[in-house]
Amino acid sequence: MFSKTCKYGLRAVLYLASQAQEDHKLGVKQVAAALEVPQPFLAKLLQQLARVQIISSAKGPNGGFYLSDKNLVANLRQVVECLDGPDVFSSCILGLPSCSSANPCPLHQQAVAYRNSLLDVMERQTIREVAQRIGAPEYAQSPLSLLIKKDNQP
Amino acid sequence: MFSKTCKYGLRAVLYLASQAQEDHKLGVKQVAAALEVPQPFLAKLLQQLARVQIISSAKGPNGGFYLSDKNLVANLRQVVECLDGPDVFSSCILGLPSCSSANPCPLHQQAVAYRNSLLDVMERQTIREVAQRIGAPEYAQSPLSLLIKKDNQP
DNA sequence: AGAATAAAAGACTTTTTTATCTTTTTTTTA
DNA sequence: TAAAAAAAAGATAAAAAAGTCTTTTATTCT
Repeated sequence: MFSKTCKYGLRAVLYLASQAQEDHKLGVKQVAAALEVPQPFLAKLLQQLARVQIISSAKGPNGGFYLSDKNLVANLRQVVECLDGPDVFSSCILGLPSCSSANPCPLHQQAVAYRNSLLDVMERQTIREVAQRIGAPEYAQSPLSLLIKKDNQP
Repeated sequence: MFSKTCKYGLRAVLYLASQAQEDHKLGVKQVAAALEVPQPFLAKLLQQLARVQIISSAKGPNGGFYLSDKNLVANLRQVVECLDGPDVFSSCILGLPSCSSANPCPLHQQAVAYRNSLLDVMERQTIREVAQRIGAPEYAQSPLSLLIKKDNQP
């Protein structure tokens, strides 16, 4: 589905959204440890996201990454498009470059429904909304929460 | 989404379903030329599909690949699972190994809807049904048809 | 039986993705 | 103002995916 880069990125963004603030930034090291993701790889990817201002960053002591209020009301589609390229949500399921609604492949019609579902997942809710669920009771045992707990309760 | 291998495989299967029969098998060379796909790469992939009997093949003169009646009533999900592995339709959208309905990631609930749409595309219709659409009027200009025409009208 | 045809199988190469390492720049604070 | 902290940037390495080439095996037809 998505590349590893993209999955790491989504997890990191959600982690930052739920754990960091402007006055409590998190370094790559901490995020990488919490999510069990290769640290230098994560660093590069967070820099990509920071460059286009999907997340925020600051250098120096007490520096690190976080999401500003503006960042929090954006959605996950942008994260995906930044890391996996802009075509993930529009390219033909059979990989045909000339496929379009005017010139459909035999799966085109049905693929539209699937694509809308995916867009729905990534676009309908803000990053803040998704991140808030991490702490909710029904998610208490969820993988992301577990990672967070591992980090907070040594 | 799917790997290139898988896209090539889906296109080849649909092409074979619409163009080949038991008494008119098609060689790798012909399929590769029609679909504009690297020939030796396609060969390996068709062999994978033939090994698990998703498609049929015969060696020797007048040999080649085709779909038997039994092959034609199967669906495209099997093609995908053969070429991209069995987890494409079930793995977590964030790549979390421990994610499940009992232990959901914050996107799990919504991801179920998207996954069902995808399964619907790949599973609800038989290969024959999908392949038949290639020749239908509303698909006359579709990419796969164009490729077929290119091959049949030199 | 022998020649030709085409898939099957396996080894190999290239490209892309994933991952790592090193140096530089910026910022903070003592 | 110097030291430390952390992101930014860039070069390098390993692994996986994509693509190619060569040899073997099975089948058909003359």
